[in-house]
Amino acid sequence: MTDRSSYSISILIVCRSLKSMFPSIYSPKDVEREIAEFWNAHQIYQKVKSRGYKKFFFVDGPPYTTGRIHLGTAWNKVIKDTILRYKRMRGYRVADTPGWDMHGLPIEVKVEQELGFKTKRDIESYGIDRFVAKCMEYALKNKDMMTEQFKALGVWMDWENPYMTIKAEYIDSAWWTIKRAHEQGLLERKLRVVNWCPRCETALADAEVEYKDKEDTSIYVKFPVKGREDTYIVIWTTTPWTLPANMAVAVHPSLEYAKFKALKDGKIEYLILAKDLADDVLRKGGYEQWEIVETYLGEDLVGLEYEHPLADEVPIQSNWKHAVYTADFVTAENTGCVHVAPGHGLEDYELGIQVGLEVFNPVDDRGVYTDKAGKYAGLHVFDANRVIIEDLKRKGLLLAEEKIIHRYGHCWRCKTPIIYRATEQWFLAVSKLKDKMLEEIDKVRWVPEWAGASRFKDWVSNAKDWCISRQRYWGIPIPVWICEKCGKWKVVGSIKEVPWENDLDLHRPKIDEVTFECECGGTMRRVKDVFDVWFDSGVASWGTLKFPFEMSEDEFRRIWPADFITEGHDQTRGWFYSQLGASVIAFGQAPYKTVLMHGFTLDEQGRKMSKSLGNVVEPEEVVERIGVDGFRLYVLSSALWEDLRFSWEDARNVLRMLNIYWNAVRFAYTYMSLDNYREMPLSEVDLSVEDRWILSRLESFNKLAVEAMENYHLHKVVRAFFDFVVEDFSRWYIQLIRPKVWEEKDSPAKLATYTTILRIVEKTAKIIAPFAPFLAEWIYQHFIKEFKQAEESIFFENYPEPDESLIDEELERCMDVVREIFEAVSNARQKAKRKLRWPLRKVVIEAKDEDVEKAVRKLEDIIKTQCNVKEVEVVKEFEKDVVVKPNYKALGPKLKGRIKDFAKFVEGLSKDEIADILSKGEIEFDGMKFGVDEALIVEYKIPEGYEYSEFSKGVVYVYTVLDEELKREAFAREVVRRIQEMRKELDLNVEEFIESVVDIDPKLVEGWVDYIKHETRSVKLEFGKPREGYIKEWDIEGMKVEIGIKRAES
RNA sequence: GGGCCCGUGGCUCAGCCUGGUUAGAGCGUGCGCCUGAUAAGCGCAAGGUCCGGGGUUCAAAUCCCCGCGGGCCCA
Repeated sequence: MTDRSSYSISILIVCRSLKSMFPSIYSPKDVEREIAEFWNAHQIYQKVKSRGYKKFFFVDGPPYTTGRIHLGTAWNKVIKDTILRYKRMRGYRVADTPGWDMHGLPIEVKVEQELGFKTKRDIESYGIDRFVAKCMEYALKNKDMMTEQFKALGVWMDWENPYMTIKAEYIDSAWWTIKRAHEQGLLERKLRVVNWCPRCETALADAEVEYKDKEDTSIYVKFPVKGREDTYIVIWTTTPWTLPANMAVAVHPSLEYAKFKALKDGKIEYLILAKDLADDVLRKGGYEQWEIVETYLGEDLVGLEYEHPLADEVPIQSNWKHAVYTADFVTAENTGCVHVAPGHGLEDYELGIQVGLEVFNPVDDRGVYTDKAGKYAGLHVFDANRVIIEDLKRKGLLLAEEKIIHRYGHCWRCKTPIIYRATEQWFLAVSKLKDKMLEEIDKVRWVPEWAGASRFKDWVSNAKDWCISRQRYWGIPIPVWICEKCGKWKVVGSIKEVPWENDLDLHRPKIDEVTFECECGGTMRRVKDVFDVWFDSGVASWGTLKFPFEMSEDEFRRIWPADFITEGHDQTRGWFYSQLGASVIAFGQAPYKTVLMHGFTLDEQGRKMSKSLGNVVEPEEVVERIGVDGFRLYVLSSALWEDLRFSWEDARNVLRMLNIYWNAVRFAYTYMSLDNYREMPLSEVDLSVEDRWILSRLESFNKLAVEAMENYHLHKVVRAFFDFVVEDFSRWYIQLIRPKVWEEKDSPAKLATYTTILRIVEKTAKIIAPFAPFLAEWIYQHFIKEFKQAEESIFFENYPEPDESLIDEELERCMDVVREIFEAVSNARQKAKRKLRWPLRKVVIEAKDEDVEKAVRKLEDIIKTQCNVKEVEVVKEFEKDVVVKPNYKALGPKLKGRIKDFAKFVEGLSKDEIADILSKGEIEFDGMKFGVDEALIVEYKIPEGYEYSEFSKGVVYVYTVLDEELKREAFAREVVRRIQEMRKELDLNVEEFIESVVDIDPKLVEGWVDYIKHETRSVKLEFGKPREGYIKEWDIEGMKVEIGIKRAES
């Protein structure tokens, strides 16, 4: 048998030499740098990529290449990477092509800013070719920068071969899709009212409109009724600039209207408006009094003609007749009479088409009135508001005006308020596909479920035809050529049909030079428009496969649709939608099988992160402080579909917990490597009860992890991991097995422990590997490989499957009880001021539950050592002293004078008699019976010397009296601790021997001298006043004690 | 006006789907402990009308309804 003290020297020497191999402090930076280099040098990603035998088709939602990534983008890619790594470890061959969204207004606007441009005219005089080349350059530059950022987050995707929306083969996919739409009659060109950005001078899709509060002037206007003096229809609008295009007034057919006789400034007017809304409106108009002259239903007003209020200013208006129509969209708000301008409103347009109104739009691309607007020609519509209001006022047609704040649409890129304009645009007839789309949504698995079932369905049910044309430059050109002579269309479904040499050739303006000859002999020219950029990403699931440009239909059908996609909840109306629409057109089915919807990143107060608020947190900043693994675990630790409120405190806490993991593994490493441990099968070692317990916990954790992963509940894995590592492994198991690692070399118990630990470290590392790849790989390389045959990389391993035969729920429950007992004992000790260092005689556990007895029987030794008590006892009922007193208040009035006798009787009761009375619940006295509650006040008294504390399944009673024997042991421990503290202060090497002098009466530690010498590595221990070496005075439990130590002479 | 989500100690969040003994963590605060994982670690305590109000039920943080507050999306 090896002597521990000599053995410990060798340990310490070895420890020092191991320092470089397993540093004492977890430094994420060092770990991550080392592992990144290892992966690079050994081409681990490339090797992992070629493994796997089951297909997993993931499609990356392409980020815009407009700048550096932010917290949300980082979170998004980390989620993806974690899922992909997991799937790889499950044997899947994963499609991991990253995507880049490189077209569209986002980039045009940025480049315009760089070049200092304000309007489209600037671009055209600069030259479309140069502008487009700039856009491409900008997009590529950002793509490269963002790629580096993603790589730094440990994201394993095929960065060398991404899909890019600007590439020829990708454009091919888009063109092919449009051709499919055309073949099914779903591609339409029509005059429609669209969202229009007057700055970008282009149509916008609904998805590109951002709503935010805006202050506007709302006005009540009197439209003169034709042929009747002083009679008016009253309308309300927030967009005075649309009045020049007014064509009609709409009322609700079944709403009640009335003609009011109203007096103002001594003048009488007749006003027609909704009956119940009139009071409010007329008051605003400053009328002194009014009364109803006549009432009608809305439908009665149909056909009533009026004069256009600005007929003088806009002469063309006198060409048309203006009248009242009914419409269901009218609500009982404002005046109940709605001004209708078919050229400037969606519903207005529809009504106009229905009843045959002129779709009059006197506003050009820039938002400036054309000559048709008469007096207003050349004015910008937003500037015209004021002028028009003044004109109405002058003409006496303005009834009232007020400021309101309402939600108004703005261009998503340049934030300019949008206007509605009737223009010719290209549409995909989504409205015809709505039912099919809703049907397909049901077939998709949504995480969380409500993402699809509720939120997405709501959006799709409200969807209108998708306007896919943009009057811009940087985008996929719409592949439609129209004959100048006969108007025939040619929809080109493949880039192979046009000449091109490079990607730029397929963009404007080069592509505009391509013409075809029509059957009629005329020349076919391309429409100038480019695609809505949402259409680009809509075709991603086949664009990424280069279908149909490179991939055959057979192969495509084997892979497609996507097994999995994930994006933020803003993509409900974005990418989830554009993909579904494009895919139902192209293939009649949804392009994805599972969709995981995640949240937004917000600051700690739940606000959006924005530069103006100054609350932006950069991913790099977080990584700098807590490492990549820490960052990943932090963002993956809260429910994915909820918004993530970033908190530095929580982020740092993740690092703290990783550090506990590190320390625990390092602790094991020190001893296991010293003992040259090599892996042994579990079946060949003699597992102790704590080994069996932690293994059971490990397998339970493993089971939970796999279930959670399959449900994409990543946060549950992270939480369970920390819970297991911190609570079970570090705080409990390692405490329990500490003494064992000091046993002699081949102690079977120690081997069992090592075998257990190896299994724990291996499984935890593998389970967490997709989340914290660097740390997991590091532990694999430095720990696992040290003790067993292993693969080149942890990512060549399979994700661990739980071994349920090792799960022992009863044992887990018992250990829970023991931990509770330990806590309760600690609590009682604290109350009694008995620190853990002091041994106590016994603890009595009063059990309310049979589990407690079971637990104590099984795990008694653990309780004894951890609680530092000599004896553990379980009882059904702890024997308390019961004290009963007469209840004078209740019995006094009944017994009157005899109460004194009763008191004597009670006083004279023996313990047994009291117990008997209490169990019966009644007391007999002098022939009378009373209930115990009535007659007695019962008090329990814990016997002298005990302190108690409750836990969920009982109460612990700790006997806190220290007898002489315990005191000597306690005192010895106190001395040891002081000497060790002094050794540290002297900066002694831990293996060095010392000589000690302690100024106490040796009787205080009688029987413990050898113990003190052994623990403090003292070759000599004397009692008396120390004279040389390092001397320090201590206070041990109120006693002044001088201790002196010095190096032993060798 | 409509849809969806959220509302749990000072702060950040679990738990809710599948109702069940005393609602859990972490941070922060206070008081201690440990000292052969140690520029770490651990324990205990205080602190909660589970947004409010109804309902279902033997039993509601949990299920249902009505409000209130916040967010996102739409009109």
